[in-house]
Amino acid sequence: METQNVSDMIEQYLKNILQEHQHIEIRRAEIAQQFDVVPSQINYVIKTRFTIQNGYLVESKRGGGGYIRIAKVRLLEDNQVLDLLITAIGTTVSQHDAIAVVQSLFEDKLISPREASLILATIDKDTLRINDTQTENAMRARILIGILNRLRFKS
Amino acid sequence: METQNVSDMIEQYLKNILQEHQHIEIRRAEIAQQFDVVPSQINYVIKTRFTIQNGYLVESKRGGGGYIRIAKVRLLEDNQVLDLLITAIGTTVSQHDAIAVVQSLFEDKLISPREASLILATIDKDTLRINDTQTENAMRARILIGILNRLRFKS
DNA sequence: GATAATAAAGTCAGGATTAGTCAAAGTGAT
DNA sequence: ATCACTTTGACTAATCCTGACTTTATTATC
Repeated sequence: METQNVSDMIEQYLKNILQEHQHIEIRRAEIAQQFDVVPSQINYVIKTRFTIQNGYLVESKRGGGGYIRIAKVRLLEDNQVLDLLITAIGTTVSQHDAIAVVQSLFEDKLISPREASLILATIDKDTLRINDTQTENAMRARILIGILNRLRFKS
Repeated sequence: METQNVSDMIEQYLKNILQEHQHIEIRRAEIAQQFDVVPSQINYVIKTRFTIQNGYLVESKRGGGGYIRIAKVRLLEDNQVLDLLITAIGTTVSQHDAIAVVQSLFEDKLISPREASLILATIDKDTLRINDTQTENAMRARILIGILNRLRFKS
């Protein structure tokens, strides 16, 4: 048992529920009150512990009837290829290298031809249309990594 | 889903009817009375939930015998609808609206769940991570329109 | 026909109710 | 003493709901 700060406790509480339910819907203020913390700490817990890499999808709505919904998705067991690619990409990637990544995904049968085509459209130089090459490559890296993280999902 | 404010209920009511009918024609005052809200809330519901991004076309008439007509359309069914959508997106689109478009494409079976997931990753605010909202929305618009054009020609 | 009365729907701004962001302060392990 | 992580709260943003006012179309009256 590690030291239990409040964030850990909130994390556990939510994950316990998620073991029996595919998704939960909470009202931020209620959970905050339940654990006697300020509402924004719930955001902190979600940001740090319910990430997409860990297989959690979060959506929310403000205003009357607002909520935060957390869903657990199943992840592929063997995602070593994806991890390697994500590491290789880092924070910046040229269009040339990005195309190579998509190509290898295709060859490994991780994506269909149609999906490859879609991905190529989004990371294309003409789509991004950013003047500064540095900024363009950083943006491309974020998009590509976002996609790779989605590929961890089991269908 | 489970969360229920009145706007959600009105939305659901209308969409239920639209599942069985191509279009519906309502009298604003009647629906308002039915749900015990002021008439202008019907406009609010329509403006926020029955947009072209959601795959709906709305027309109306004032004065005696006035009405509001809502029709469900398929985004890529004909170029007219697609043009409307592209015009609505223009050069800038919020994450909220972009999600609605992807959702519509999915409902029309133009993209698979997996493709939807990948597209959502690319237009996600946390993926793009651009400080300036205007710039972010412009980038999102380019990506989304790139995808729409690809779907138009290749599906 | 022209005008007035009536019958719709549309717009907009404001108050209420939620969640999100961000930076600063606090805490604890090394 | 430092560094990463946690906690806080002031400020921001989105969404819902309302009502006063506006616009448009039809119907009645002269």
